[in-house]
Amino acid sequence: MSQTPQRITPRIFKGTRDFLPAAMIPREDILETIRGAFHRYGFAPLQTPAFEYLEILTGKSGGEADKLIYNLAYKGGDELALHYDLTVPLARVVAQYPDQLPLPFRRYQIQPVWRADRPQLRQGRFREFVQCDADIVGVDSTLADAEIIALTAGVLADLGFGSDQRRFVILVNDRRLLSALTAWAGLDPQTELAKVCRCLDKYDKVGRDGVEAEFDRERVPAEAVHRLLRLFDLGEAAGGAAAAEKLAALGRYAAELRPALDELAALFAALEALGVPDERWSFTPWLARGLDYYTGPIFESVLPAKPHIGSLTGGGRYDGLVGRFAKRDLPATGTTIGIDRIFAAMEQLGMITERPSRTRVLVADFGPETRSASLRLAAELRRAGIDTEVYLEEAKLGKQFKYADRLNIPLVALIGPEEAAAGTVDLKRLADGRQVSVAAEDSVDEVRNLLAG
RNA sequence: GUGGGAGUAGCUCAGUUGGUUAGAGCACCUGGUUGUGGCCCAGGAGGCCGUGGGUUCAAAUCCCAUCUUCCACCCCA
Repeated sequence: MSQTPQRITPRIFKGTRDFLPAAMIPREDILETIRGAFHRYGFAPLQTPAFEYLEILTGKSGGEADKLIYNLAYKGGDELALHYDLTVPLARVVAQYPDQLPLPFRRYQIQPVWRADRPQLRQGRFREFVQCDADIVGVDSTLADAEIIALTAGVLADLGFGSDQRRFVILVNDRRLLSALTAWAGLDPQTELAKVCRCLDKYDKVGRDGVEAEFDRERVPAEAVHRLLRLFDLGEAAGGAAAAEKLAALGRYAAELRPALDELAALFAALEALGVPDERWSFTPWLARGLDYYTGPIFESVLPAKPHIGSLTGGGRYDGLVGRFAKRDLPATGTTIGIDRIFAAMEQLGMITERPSRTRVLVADFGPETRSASLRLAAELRRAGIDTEVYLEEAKLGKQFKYADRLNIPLVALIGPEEAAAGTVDLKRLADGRQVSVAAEDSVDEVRNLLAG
């Protein structure tokens, strides 16, 4: 071994992560659950490049998102960037292959995205993270929005979220309602909507007085603020009948809110018919969300017990986005399911069991004389669909057992000189120390038996 | 981008008013046990005390700078 004059410090860029097997295995399980839900709701897979032309990716939501895009150095004169989300690439794809994608197009997409903001681990916020998107393009019916919300509720329930500390709520609102409210308050939605959204959205954090102070700081006229704050008189958010009451109350405020309220009423009715339980969603009229390309219903899911994590999923209707790339505009709605947020939340709620290996059986090695018998056993177990690994060198049995123990491998199979001579296999279950000797031809059955017990 | 903490072994940390050779737990390796893991015992390896400068007879400890990192805000998944 030659001496290295200069060692390179092993490290990774802030906000990026390595997933070692113990964490990667539960992560894979979560992804599998999400993928299963996407399939069950009839979404088709899509993948797009990690980097694209910068001009495709920028300009979606004003300057805010653009600042967070990782630009790549000039390559042959082309300006490129890592994609910031999966929604813009979808809009491009829909515009680029109109003849190959029958509408309505339901697509899901699971890929990393990159954002140049400040990472915060505890909040599940990273510079590289994976988004699981489900979107429906080509339908402007609220039925599509309802499907997205039902899917979200289904995924979170499948992952084990539901009651007590694990309770989740999907907050639902509509940008058209916010716009109508802004107009009703005497402000011009064209110029003031973003500001109104920003202030209202803080309600859950700073309360009614905080929002009022925020409006004051933004120099919104007192008369307008008075009208806007009436939203909070409607009481705490809730789904089902409570949401319907809230719609009715808003309807009494002003007739110009009616169209938006009718849309929401249709959405809520669809949620009920799709079997989304009332306690899983909540009509939250002050929900605004940051991105300003939303044009209709908006939604995000949160864990009341873990407010610092922010939203686990978020989405809404964006009817103007495809039009950036195509002559013909297409309505679209969808959500992002943030697996990294979800993983962080599940970790903090004790829902993750680390697993360093998926192996079910370790076949020990006793040296050259019995090695082929051991390898034949491993091959047979594998043919039977049992995840099996062989120890790859002759070593003390203690060391081999310790290896199995460290990796949480439940069973060790032993074929030493005695077993080889007798044509048997010894199987030991580490959890309870039970060890049995079986004829070689019965080993698969006995392995299954021991793993089941 | 704005504000506040923290940097000592692979990880979590201790280290007294500056004072001999910088420690513990966990993890790792070896042995106790050449056919049996966890528990126990013995031993071993592993440190430019983040980096650079300053004060001092003497700095992990005091001062300055710098880098890194964590937390909160903004925004978001």
